[in-house]
Amino acid sequence: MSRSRSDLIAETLEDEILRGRFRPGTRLDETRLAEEHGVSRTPLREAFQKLAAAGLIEQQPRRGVFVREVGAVELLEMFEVMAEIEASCGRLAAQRITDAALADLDAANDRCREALEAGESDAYYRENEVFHHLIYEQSGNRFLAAEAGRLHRRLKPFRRTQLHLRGRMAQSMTEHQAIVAALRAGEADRAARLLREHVAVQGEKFHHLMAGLRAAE
Amino acid sequence: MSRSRSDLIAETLEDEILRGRFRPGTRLDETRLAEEHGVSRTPLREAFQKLAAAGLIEQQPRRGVFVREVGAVELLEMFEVMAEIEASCGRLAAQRITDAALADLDAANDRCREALEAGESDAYYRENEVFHHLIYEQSGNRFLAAEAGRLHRRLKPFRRTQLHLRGRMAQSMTEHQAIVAALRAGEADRAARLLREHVAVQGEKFHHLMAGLRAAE
DNA sequence: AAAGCCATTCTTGTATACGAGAGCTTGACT
DNA sequence: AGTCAAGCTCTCGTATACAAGAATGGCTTT
Repeated sequence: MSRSRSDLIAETLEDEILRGRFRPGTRLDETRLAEEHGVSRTPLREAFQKLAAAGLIEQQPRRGVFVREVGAVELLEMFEVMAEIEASCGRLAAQRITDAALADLDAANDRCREALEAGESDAYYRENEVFHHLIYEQSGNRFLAAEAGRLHRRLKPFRRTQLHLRGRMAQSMTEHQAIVAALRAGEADRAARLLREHVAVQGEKFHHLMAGLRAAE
Repeated sequence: MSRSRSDLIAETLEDEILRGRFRPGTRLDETRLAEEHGVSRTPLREAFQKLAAAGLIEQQPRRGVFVREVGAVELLEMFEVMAEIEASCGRLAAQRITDAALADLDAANDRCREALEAGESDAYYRENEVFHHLIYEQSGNRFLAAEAGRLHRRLKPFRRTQLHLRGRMAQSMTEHQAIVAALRAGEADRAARLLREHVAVQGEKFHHLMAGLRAAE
């Protein structure tokens, strides 16, 4: 499997969409983006196909492509699925995790604590990601890990907003420790439940955030 | 969301791949397929992008596209994920399912029994699908249901081969009934566990089948 | 006779040209 | 003055042309 030209364009575009350069609902101009990337419309349209398949854009025939608006309902659904998938990763990881990976999880958690005490929320966020990706991989199921990674990435922009909510980081830390304990003990059901709740909180926090925004309008 | 030309071609191709017209590893000739569908190479290449995103084909730059070979390991991983996703659907459905849907599940199960007694494995297979798709929908999470449907479809060709294994249909029937009972009682954990085991059996059966084939070589 | 190299040919990747449909603007009519 | 319609323009969808890379076959050499 190798990377072609349109793959690179698709990745760049995906990044730009997730990073917020293109607001949801805006139209992506083929011609403009083509000359921006120094190519013709053809490879750009191929990149569009990929983004459409990933659910990031919507192609309206004879109208153009638009950055997809993900409604609140769909977003909550995605958070719910994320919770379920992470729970599955935890369930499988509890049966398969290596000692080395357990040590890695501890280390990531330690770095989380350091970042928390230093008040560096960016570093915290980064180590938090490491923690979760480790669990994905330790599920011992590459297909599942890939699926988890994809959805995680998709939710990234929305998760970021609510990590700064009051007291969330400290609570998240203790949850991480409980999860590692369950994994170390090999208790599949408990690891799954803890992870499900840990991630579901993000969905709930997001829900509250949404409600607050709506009320403020 | 509307259907464009290349969407139709992609669907046709996907069907043909899953149905086995194109063996894994074979190269898909752009020019040949283009004139077969009465179009130029452009819309065909767009269809390829979609199939590649769905993981059905592999694009090797400057070499062409090939029907992906799904190895035994990846296949088992996919079955495992299917079991986890269905478990998730069951967990959520137990909390949200409607009485009407419970009745539909009973009805599907009855038709399963009839097919079983009549020895019509095709009809059994069809009603089995109805049963599972009902549970996907009753998760009350359209995103999850879509994901489940996609993977279900992907595994279809491989599931079909092992349904005919000795005694599987009868056992599957009783499992279905237990699942409906758990859903009706609103016991989320039990519904999840039963569905996980119910689907995991398919993976195991498939594993045995593979081992048997390998031994016979 | 076998192996390696070169050339030819086939196929992919990209650019471009052309047709068609959707939206917008302008003008006319009520 | 407002609204509706018709024509125009702009963009998308598709075909086609062209360039570059890969594979294959034949020829030469050891």
